[in-house]
Amino acid sequence: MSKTTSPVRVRFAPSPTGYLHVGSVRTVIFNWLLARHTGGTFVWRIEDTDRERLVPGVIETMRETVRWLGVEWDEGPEVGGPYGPYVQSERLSIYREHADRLLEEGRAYRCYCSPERLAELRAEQQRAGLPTGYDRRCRDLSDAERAELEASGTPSAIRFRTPLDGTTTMVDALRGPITYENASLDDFIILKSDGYPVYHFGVVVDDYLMKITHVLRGQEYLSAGAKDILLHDALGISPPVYVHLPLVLAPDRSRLSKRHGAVAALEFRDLGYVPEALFNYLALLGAAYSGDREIYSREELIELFDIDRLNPASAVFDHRKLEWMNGYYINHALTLPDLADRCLPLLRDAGLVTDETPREYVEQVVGLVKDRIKLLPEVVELTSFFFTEPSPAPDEIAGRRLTPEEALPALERARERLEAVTEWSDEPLESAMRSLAEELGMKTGALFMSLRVAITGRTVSPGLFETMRVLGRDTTLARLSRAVDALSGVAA
RNA sequence: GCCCCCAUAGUCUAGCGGCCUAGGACGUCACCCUUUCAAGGUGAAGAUCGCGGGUUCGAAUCCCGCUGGGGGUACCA
Repeated sequence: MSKTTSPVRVRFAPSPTGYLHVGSVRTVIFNWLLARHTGGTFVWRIEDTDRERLVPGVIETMRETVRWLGVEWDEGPEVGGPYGPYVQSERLSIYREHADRLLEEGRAYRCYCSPERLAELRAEQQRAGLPTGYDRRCRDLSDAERAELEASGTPSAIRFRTPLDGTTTMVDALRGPITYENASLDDFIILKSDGYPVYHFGVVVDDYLMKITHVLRGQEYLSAGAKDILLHDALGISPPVYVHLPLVLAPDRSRLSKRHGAVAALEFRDLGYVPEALFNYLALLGAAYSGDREIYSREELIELFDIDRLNPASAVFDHRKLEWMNGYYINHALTLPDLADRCLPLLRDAGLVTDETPREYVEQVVGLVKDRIKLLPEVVELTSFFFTEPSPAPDEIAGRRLTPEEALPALERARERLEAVTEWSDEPLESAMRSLAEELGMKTGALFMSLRVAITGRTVSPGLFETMRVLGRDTTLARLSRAVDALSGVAA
């Protein structure tokens, strides 16, 4: 397979019927990467031709989704462009015009069959175990019959006059030529009775008019690919390069859906995934760029992406790997100020941080826990003791290795020693406590654990001494005093 | 049922006729580091390249069949 070098015009054309699924987002990403890779154009088009399934407001949500991922379209709603309008419901006259032409040329015909008849027909075919499809009742109506139906005001749709025999071949860039028997196709509707185009027709007309060179779309369109080719032939135009992207599957190999957990891209944002990680993960799902690496910056992805890097097989969406990657971005890829910016709203909502909290302090705190954050919201639980006073129970302070009677004098001594430390930084703090443990004849682990619980209220925390350092001398000593008080209440 | 696509470890993949005693990553396990948990480091287990036939001096790589999985079969996209 060859490299794509000249500037492409690609598009993503969602139907405003719901949220953007991660599989759709991956399609967006591949299209966008190809556009950027070749210095081409990424077009956004709204395919709102099914008025019954329209969901108000979702166009805005979709835009929010792709912007969150750092993707912008070059042409489309709002930004405009030379081939607008970019909303199909605003292009009805265009479809009508093309449909009329096919009608005149005998490549299409009016069908007066009612939806009820069609449903009945399908039911019968299914009952008889026959392939379903239109029986072409209106294909060869006489002029008189047609005139009569028109006069009676019977609504009509426009159907494509599919060749009865022969074959049609679509070339898919990942799979090569795919040949379909025309006989297995029926006379599909291109323009509904309400004047709106049906998918394949709208797409072919718009992609042509918008000068789309490459169509990267979901595999679900592959089996009906012959319709696109037939339509191009009838309209006397050349098809674009087709790339049918494999589906995103759930772990049980079924189509990924709500019942498998998060599927809407924005849900991942709300769960605490960073867009860089989701982008990276999705760009790698069903594709590979060098085979020996998983983490790629957006720039590298643009540089390395090409159609021949895509795998034609469906891929299972692995939450665990995404989570690993998210943790990697949080711990290694984002700068500390950046990470702090993303944690701040969460800490604020949790009531841990206010406008008075020094930015510097928040950054230091986040810096101590970032290597164990997998999902952003975890920062709250991980750092709460930096912002609120813990009050561990005496036996928690003593821990599993000490009794309160043993812990009390140890912590009293520890407090004295720490108070005497002149330079409040990691090394002096650590050596002071290590020598204390030795003097007391205690295991460092036992002493450190008591200190940890006394100071953080937890048995799990960042390194003890860096925690003390960031907490500061006063807070650390105050917490130790409280712990000593708590212990003496029991040990006395 | 009919039509279409796909097929390398549990998962994502490298591989495009000899470099493969099949490489990387997630996950799993072990060890190291170590004050806890992570992170990090090292290593291990895990794939008769779905199965069966060909083609070829030689096949994970090409062809055919089978099986399995997925998709489509609407006046939905």
